[in-house]
Amino acid sequence: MHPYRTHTCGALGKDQAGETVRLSGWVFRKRDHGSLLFYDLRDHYGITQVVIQPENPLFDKCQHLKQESVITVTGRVEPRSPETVNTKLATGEIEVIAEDIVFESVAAQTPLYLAGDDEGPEDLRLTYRYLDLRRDTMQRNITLRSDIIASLRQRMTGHGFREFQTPILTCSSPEGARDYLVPSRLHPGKFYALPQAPQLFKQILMVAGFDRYFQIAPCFRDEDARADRSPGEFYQLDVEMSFVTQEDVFAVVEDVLHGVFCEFANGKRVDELPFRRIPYSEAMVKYGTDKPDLRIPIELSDISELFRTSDFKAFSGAVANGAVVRAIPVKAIAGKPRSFFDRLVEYAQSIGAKGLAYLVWSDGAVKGPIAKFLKPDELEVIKTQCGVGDGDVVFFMCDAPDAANRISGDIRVKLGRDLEIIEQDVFRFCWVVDFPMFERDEETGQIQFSHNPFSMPQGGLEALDGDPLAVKAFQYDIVCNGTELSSGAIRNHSPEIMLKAFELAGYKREEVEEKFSFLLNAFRYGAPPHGGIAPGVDRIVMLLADATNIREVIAFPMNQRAQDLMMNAPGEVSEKQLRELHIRLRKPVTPEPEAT
RNA sequence: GGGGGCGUAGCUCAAUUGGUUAGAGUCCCAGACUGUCGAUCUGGAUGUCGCGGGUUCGAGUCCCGUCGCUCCCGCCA
Repeated sequence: MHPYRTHTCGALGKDQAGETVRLSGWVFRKRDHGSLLFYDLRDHYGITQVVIQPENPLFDKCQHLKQESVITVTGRVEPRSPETVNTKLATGEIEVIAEDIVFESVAAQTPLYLAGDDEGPEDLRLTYRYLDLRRDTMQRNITLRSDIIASLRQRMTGHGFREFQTPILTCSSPEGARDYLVPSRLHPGKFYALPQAPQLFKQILMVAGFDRYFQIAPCFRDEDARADRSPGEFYQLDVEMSFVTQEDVFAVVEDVLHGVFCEFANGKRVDELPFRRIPYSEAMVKYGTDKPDLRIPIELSDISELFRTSDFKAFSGAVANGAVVRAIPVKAIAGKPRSFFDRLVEYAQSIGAKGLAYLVWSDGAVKGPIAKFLKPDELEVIKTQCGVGDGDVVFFMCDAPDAANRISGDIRVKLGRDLEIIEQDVFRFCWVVDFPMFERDEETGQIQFSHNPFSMPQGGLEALDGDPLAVKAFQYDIVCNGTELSSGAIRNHSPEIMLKAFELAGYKREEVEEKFSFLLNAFRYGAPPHGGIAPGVDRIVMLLADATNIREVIAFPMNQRAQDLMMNAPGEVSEKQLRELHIRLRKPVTPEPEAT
């Protein structure tokens, strides 16, 4: 017999009744009846009830054994009597009567209690991650992650892609996020950087003629965390293709993502293919954001022109000064109490709105604070444009375009949540396309890249001769349920167009030639038109695991302050190590207490 | 860098308007119990109220500072 197990803890049933088996696992729950002792023995695969009878010489020791100890049990599989069958357990029709028990690893009192619902404080969970990961939900999340990644790989190779490795030690890139730096021992004063993404390497692989690249790629960015953004490192399904249009990229990514979401949706619905395409400018008006949650059945619209000529001076004056008005129509809430509207106005103000007007269609009349300023035909236009009728409400907010979008988008999401009208059990996807190539910096007034400087401007070189702010890029995002899964682009493979684009963003020719010399050079020896995308693996797993926090789908995440509480990273290093790296520390000076 | 929330027993949380010896569940310990399955019953132990200062006759509660965690803004080409 195998020294540890003949079966796993999820494997036994009536078929094995009468057999002598061996199981190994953790002591999960104990039920001590004084003269009869039950263990729930747990391993990765399941739970089996072990019965320890008073005749067993190890009975006393088993009574006092701590939960989470690891034991090996040898015993006979007994069918349970009908009244003692546990239908909640896959192995609930049988139990194992312990004959011999080996105490492989006796556990001390655990700082986390694993047999209950409480997860405990997150810093304890992260410090004792090996305990926390034993929980069923964490086992499921982490195995789901593994299964999703395996499926992604299979689907990508099925589309003719090959997986490549690219360097982890590379050099700092002048654009983008803050880098993680690694000092060089052989080159005093010089540093490697961890890649923020394998962006340039994958483009070089296209120049090298490999045609279709993918990688489950680790990416490192030294930026602050969010609930859906782990500090330090994260993984992307990094994809690049040669001789493709935007639609070719979409076709592959749609097939892979749709496939993987259907495979792991666990009963939830997934949008049919093809996914909706929404131009950036339309998304900003209809949803107030470039990552719309399409599960919320509210569509905003621009109603500035109507208010420009209206008698409502607060709005018409603002519109004359460049402000816009957004209408937020909501079905069937005319009957909500006054307090509902007051609270929403309060919320709007708390996120920076100057106010929030509204009209209520009720009992054939139009009511609300601004109704008296609007003529009947104006009300009719609003009613038609917003598609509302009796019982419905339209909110209005007026501000500069950026603020109006942001605030009305936030209100849309808040209404969705508060009214509980967000569709459940569905994954709603869309592509957001036609991002602007450039934007104006609010403070300096400078033209700058709004997203990726290496994207191809639509219209090519000619388009760059006109108004830069009117230039769109072959730049796209894929969004699921309000989560941005990925950005991608058709790349700019022409040195001439690239130099021109950078020039518009205020970079001198020589500067660009110097910073990106290898890329420009590569493009000067025959570069295929190419493009790609890089969906975030952690976020895909998060959506499919129905997790609200990205740390729930990462085995060993760092906390919000970018510390690994289990490993104690980042940690100090010895003076010898520093000397080898030619580094002298320059710690922040702690202010001395003031003399009195 | 900025803003919000939280911080009371190992864990989850309570403590009235500032007022007696800071409570409950759970965990833990001891005892009882041969059919439980988050076993049950009885008893017991457990506190730097995050830390420092201030106001007050009196502070877990109010004020100031600080630390930690978390969510958000900035940031994330």
